[in-house]
Amino acid sequence: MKNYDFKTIEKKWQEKWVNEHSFRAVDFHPTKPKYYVLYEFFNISGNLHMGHLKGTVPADALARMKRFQGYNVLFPIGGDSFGLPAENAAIKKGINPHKFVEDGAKKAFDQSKQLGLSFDWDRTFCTSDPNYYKWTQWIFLQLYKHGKAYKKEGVVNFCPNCKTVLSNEDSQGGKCDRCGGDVVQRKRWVWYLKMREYSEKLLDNIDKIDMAENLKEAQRNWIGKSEGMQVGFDLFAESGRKLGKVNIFTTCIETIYGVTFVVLAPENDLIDNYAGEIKNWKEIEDYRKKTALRSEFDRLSDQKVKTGCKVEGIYVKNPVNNAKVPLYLADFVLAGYGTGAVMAVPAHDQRDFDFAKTFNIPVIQVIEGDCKDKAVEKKEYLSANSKMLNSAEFDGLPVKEAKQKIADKIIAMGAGEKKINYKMQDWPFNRQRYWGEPFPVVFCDHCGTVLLDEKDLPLVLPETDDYLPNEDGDSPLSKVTDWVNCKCPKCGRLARRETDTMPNWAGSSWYWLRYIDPHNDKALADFEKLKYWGSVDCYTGGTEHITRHVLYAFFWQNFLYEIGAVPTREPFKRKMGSGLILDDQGKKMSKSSTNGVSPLEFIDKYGADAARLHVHFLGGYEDNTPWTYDGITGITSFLDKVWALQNMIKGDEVSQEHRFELNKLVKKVTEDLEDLKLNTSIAALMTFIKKVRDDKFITKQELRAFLILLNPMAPHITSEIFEKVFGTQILDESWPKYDEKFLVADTITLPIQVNGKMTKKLVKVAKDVSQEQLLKEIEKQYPDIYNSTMTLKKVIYVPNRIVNLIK
RNA sequence: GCUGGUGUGGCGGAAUGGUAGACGCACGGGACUUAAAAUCCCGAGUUCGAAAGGACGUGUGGGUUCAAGUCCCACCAUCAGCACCA
Repeated sequence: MKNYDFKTIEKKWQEKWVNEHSFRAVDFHPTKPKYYVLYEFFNISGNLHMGHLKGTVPADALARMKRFQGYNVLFPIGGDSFGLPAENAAIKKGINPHKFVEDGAKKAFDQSKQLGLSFDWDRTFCTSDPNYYKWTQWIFLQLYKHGKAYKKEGVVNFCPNCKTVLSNEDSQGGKCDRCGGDVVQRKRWVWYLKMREYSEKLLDNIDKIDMAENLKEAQRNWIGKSEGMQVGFDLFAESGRKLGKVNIFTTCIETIYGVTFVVLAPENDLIDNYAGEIKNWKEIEDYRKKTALRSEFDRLSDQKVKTGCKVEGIYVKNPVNNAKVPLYLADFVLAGYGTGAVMAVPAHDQRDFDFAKTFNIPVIQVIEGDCKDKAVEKKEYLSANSKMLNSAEFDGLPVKEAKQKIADKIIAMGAGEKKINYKMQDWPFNRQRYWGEPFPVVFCDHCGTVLLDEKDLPLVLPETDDYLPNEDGDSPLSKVTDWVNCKCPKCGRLARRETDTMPNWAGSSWYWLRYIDPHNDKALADFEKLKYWGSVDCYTGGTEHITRHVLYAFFWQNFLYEIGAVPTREPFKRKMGSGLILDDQGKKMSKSSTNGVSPLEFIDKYGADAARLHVHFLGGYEDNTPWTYDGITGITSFLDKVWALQNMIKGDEVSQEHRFELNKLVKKVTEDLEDLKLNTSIAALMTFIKKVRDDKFITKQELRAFLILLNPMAPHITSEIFEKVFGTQILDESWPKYDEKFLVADTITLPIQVNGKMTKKLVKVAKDVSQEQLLKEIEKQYPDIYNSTMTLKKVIYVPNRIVNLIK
């Protein structure tokens, strides 16, 4: 027998799989049930990295197992290509982004083939393909037509370096997700998608999906649902003339008698109508200018130092007691959350307390506790259920009861109502960039905002060689004047196209639907096919997109469902978040890591099967695992032993000696692969091979089962051995089954406990032995532990597991 | 600060409430070899003991149970997400 020559063998099978379209999914398969496995598509950049080896292989293993189990499996791949890498290559090296994407996608797909990934190669596409983004644009048209897209001047996160608008999701921590620079707040005309309307539906999606709790929490946290009250504080001129109303949002209505000031976000334009009444308008304008220039990062980092500006000349009244309350602007109040205005209760909110100290505002305590040096906050007084003070008729009531009663009173007065707020904002949906989907929208002086007709899609991105935004931060498309200037689709007069493009998240917000019918030019996908394939059964990929991509995906699928474009509301039934490969610093492995290793280098050295097994033997799918080549010899020697099984065949049917071990193995691998636990599957396969080698033989049927069980993880070597031994193709086989009655060995070595303590004594008995028989056996072997002259208080006997003698 | 996760040998990591440390690496001993590599066999939680055997062991302290790494309570450490969200 020749040694296992992975280079030749792996290449042979990879070519065969591609040439024969071995993993093509069949629409409307007459007999097989469907199973849809999805791996997050590749961000088209450079070579695949270790993260891909970690992320893709378990999905591939699941897909391969499901095929053996008789499912019609859809396991597709594509490219997220309207991204930063292509754009940067264009800007920095003058590479045409189309060319960059074409090369990058080819590279990613070729490298996937070298890993032996069983993707359906007939369904690939990239988000920058016009035939794909035609439908991304189509979805935008639907969003607009259904009132879910609107353009307005808003205060947005803006990156001065990238000269573009960012969503909250893209500017977490006040840093630009694209370049890492500081984000500032700027007023701009922005396309928004009404994602906030979908908050409850998204929360519902989160409840239904099968996903790790920490990821669900991250998403819920992001949506940030909070229940409280909205209360109106009437606004007066110094003369006492009523001007209007300031609505505030609070979750602590019980503290309303302690309000000593009200604060508006600097961007809140409510008071602009009363500029004439305000005595320090100039000061207010200065303050507004100052805060606008402060970066988001500054605002977050100086949380202790409160800045603000009193509004002189007008005041508000507390509805519960008509107390006169001064009004301030301060940037600790966010324009985008709630009403952009808060009632401040320094005694019971630390931020208000800090602000009150800085501006010498009085403090009124309304709940028991010591608030001399700090506020007594909600958490503290609610857990103690403290009593009310200085709150008129509510004095002396426990705070929980008072909360309810004060709310009732305010509602009865008509001064306020119960209200639910969400942190999640509408999605700012435009970027001032070249490399993205153009909006199918023109602006006409006569007709206003006009949509392109669906039959005129795709609106193709024009060619240019100037990929930079201009100084005002307008998109590079604005410089392509013969594209910008167009005819209004409605009146035919001269009009201008929208020159911003969609964010790179647009294309990834519906791509799993397109795999179902990637070449359809009549619809985003055929409705019957969508019905057939349904929701993705298992979606794998990184966890870094959990508050962006996955929430956007929920949003779009919900919308498409509501307009009847797709048959299901839930895009994914189950989401598994791939852990990271860590470098020697304990950080995510990257090319700059001191021990950064590329999967190609690994494959070249040890082969794809070894690479697949090694990375997944290091740890579970959702765990971060430190990278090391240590232990690779364990994997290569395992594969050598697998190869050597060909020479150990003796007999045909499953042998008496291996029946129990094999049944156990089938159960273990079947269950573990379903959970993407490749590490324990591999361990079980190693244990079995040890047994076989001890016994120096394996039967044909045992080998058949073993190869099929290993195939999802090491597809090349198993395909080769199978073909050599059986003369047929392993892919035509079906998954081995186990029999419950063989899951317990015929002879059990039972541990004995005395009074709940392990004795380290073991007794050999037949499977399912009776308690009576067992005690006789113990007496025979260990008369000092038990003999019939002893009286036992109790015997706890768990058949085939343990016996505990209580003396 | 809030929320969620995780704490097990020298290392990566296993354990439906039932023999803790599977499987693998590294390590020690042996076989083969002129030698090395490769391969194969054996050993191995810590500790006392020549051995038989004993004691102690899953971050810490309590609890539930015949039995706890696993369940409950409190605390500590660590990782991650969010964070002036009213």
